[in-house]
Amino acid sequence: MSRISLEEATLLHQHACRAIADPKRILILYALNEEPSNVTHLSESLQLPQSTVSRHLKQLLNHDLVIADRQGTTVTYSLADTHIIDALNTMRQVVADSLRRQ
Amino acid sequence: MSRISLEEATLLHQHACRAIADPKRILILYALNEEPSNVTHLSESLQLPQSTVSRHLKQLLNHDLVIADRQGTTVTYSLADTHIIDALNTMRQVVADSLRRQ
DNA sequence: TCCGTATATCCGGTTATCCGGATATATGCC
DNA sequence: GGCATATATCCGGATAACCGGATATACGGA
Repeated sequence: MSRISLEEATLLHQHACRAIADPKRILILYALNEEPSNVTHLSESLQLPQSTVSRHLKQLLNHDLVIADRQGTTVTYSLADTHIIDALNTMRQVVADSLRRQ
Repeated sequence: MSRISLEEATLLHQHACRAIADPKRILILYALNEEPSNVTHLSESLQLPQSTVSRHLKQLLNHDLVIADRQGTTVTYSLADTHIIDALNTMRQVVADSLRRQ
């Protein structure tokens, strides 16, 4: 789990890194970690336009970071793998340490 | 370490997520995890143009993910915090699991 | 001071990303 | 079918990111 090829780096970027490279998507991932939710609810609780939330969820879905479960008219989204939060938390720690060091 | 505000999400994005949102920078981070190195050496071993490597290192430096140590004409870059590799490895695992699941 | 090596920056051009209001589609109920 | 709710997509436009050859700068040694 140490060396990495350009191919695998590209894969990693395509599937995960690119997906978390937006503050609003980070916000959505943490919200879904609290509890599964749907577009309307997320839109209200995060104070973001509905189309924006839907678009971001689509990206997260395409990258397999979330899963969608349709029940009637509402679609409940939830994390596909909570380990993504572990990765984000590790980065939070890195950032926090870095800021404290200054 | 669970809830997060838009402000902190933005901070996290600015400092870490944006920095790793490029395959070549991921490659560079893993290379530096193997051993500290300089622009020329990285440029050769990763088969990337010198200006490209220098530009990416500058971004990583600005985001405090690497540190620079100038000795004469050469500048040795190394990871500021190896935990960033932990975060990347966690994401590799998430991606690998996701691909395997399909 | 002149030269060589190492690094950083400039340049323009291309491509990708994000936005959010407006509109279209999907589903359930009466 | 007609309505209401929930979600997805369309749209034009603004911004940001990346590229790599060419050039400039920094430094040490002769």
